[in-house]
Amino acid sequence: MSTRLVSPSRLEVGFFDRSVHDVAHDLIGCALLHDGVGGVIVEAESYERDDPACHAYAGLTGRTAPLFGPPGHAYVYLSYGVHSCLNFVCEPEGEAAAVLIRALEPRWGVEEMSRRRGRDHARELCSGPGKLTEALGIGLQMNQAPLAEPPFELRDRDDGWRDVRVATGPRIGITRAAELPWRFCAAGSEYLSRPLR
DNA sequence: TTCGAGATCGGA
DNA sequence: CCGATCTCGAAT
Repeated sequence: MSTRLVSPSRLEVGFFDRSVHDVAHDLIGCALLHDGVGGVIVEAESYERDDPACHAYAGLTGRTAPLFGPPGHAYVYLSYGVHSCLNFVCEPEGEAAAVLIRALEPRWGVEEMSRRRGRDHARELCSGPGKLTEALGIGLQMNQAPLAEPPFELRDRDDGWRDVRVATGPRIGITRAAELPWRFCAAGSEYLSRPLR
């Protein structure tokens, strides 16, 4: 594992000089927090520019501009006009590749997450891209925010996660390029948006 | 994508 | 019968 997420400088290098797919793979098991609330990333998907399922495929627009911006920053978009989805911009500026964060294992600020989500069971807090942004209080206001600086915090894998097994499968909820195995999950996790199959 | 209402399923 | 599972529409 060589994601190097801890210090800001190494964070930028990690997002900049590795393929978006490698970054998505290595983000599994790393911690994501927003204002001290968060958990361990257990599910993520990678999207590259020449990818019909990537927002950047249609080109540079007002909405997709953050995707074409510097790596190591957030791209937050509104899904179905209701849910915010959090992506990590990757690869050199202009490549417009990104990792969609799809599920966390809740760990820090669980009470706060339960309050925001309006439900008690841990498995219902962050098991989906729209659920985890609600649980962490992430909305469009965080679009283009740097991931290495507060209120965001990223931590490399710690003790329980150093040798997590990462399983892959088809991405969820897309119609084009649906066969590509660019969904990355912590094998056996009970906090996925859906089973890996 | 998520939620919940209503229908349907399936074990007992 | 009752809970579990599924389908469907609505939120923008």
